[in-house]
Amino acid sequence: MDKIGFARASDPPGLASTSFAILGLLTFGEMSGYDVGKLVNRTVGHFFSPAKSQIYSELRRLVGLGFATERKIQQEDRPNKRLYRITGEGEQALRQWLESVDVEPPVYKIPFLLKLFFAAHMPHETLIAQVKEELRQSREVLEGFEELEREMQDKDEMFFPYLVLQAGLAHNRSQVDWAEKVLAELEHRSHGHDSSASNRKD
Amino acid sequence: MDKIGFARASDPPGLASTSFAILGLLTFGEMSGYDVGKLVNRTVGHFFSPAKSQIYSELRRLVGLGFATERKIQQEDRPNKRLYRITGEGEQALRQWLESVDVEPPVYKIPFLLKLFFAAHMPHETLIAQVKEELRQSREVLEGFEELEREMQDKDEMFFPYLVLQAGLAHNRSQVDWAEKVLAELEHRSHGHDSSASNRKD
DNA sequence: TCAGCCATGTAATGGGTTACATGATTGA
DNA sequence: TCAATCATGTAACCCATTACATGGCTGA
Repeated sequence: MDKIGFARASDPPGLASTSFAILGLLTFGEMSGYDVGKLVNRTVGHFFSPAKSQIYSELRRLVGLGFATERKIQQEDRPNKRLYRITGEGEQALRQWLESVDVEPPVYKIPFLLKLFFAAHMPHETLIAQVKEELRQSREVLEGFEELEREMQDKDEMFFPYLVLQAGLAHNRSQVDWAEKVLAELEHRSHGHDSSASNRKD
Repeated sequence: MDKIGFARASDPPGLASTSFAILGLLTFGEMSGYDVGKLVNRTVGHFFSPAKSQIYSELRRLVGLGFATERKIQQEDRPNKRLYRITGEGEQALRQWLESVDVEPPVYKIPFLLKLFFAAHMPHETLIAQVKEELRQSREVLEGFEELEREMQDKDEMFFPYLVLQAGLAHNRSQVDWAEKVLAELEHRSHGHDSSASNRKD
């Protein structure tokens, strides 16, 4: 099945979407690698989270390609820093990427589901505890999103980020609902008649 | 914010969940790397998909740790192969991982949402086309899941995989609904009064 | 007064991907 | 008859993560 590649018939350097994430954030203004990291956390972090050090190397790469410029700032109390600014070429590259029809397929890596998949090999009680913990975490994330939603409401310049947030909200709500059902089902199974259960359509 | 690490105060080799995914699949019986790849596609592939070559290196690693054994099979018409079988130690390691409370946090990497986040930099029409395409794909995946659901229904040994599948179904349904709303909103905006829109609570 | 966070990054290492090989079989 | 798929894997490379550094500030 050999996953299709996405750096193919286009630019030879073939930037991946991580680079564009950072390039996109640079449209917010000139900033340091550290600033980019902070911005990532508050914006695209929930569906795209490069490690700090990768941010720095991506920034250098963007400079190398002419998509950003760098200028060094000496500081005394803080470590020196480099400020990056997107160039016209960079903006053009961003737009080109946005408009291109090929989108890299999403990647989901969810260790919890992996555990559940193999849960036949673990004690029932342990599983229940883990589902509860998962549920707790999902609810927590959901609350954070709802808070964000209130903040973004009616802010016109946030229109697209708001739509993205809606996707996150929908996802988390669906996972909370799901986890509740799973938990109920598992707890039901703990009591009494556990040998006659089956995946029947309710 | 420096992501917390998950190979910390435990076994020095510190296997990541990818290794356990493969170890878990080996509980289904002795098989080749190629077989593991096939199984991945049909089982955990939607929330965990290592590349082929990684499967091979993980298998070798598992052998090195004593969690699996390898035996070579000569073949004439096909390339030779190596068959891997989980060991008692491997089963124990798997169980230990399953029971441990720490779960690695999930990773979501969704380039489409990234594009949407920055969609202010692209033409409205292009965006609409891309949302449509995304919607189409989500529906396709959803149908595949629904098919799988029918196949797994009432199969008792599929109880946990069935629960996992439910998570996938819930997720995809939520994303289809979301995409439909987004599309409606965007199309509404194309016609007429586009300058007065805002993220108001409906 | 001391742990922890702010602020800024670099170095080392590993996880994971795409590209490369090979020969038989099957469907259009 | 020719491309696609099955069947099996290796080699090369890059993306990404965790660990390491450093010094001032801030809250308990």
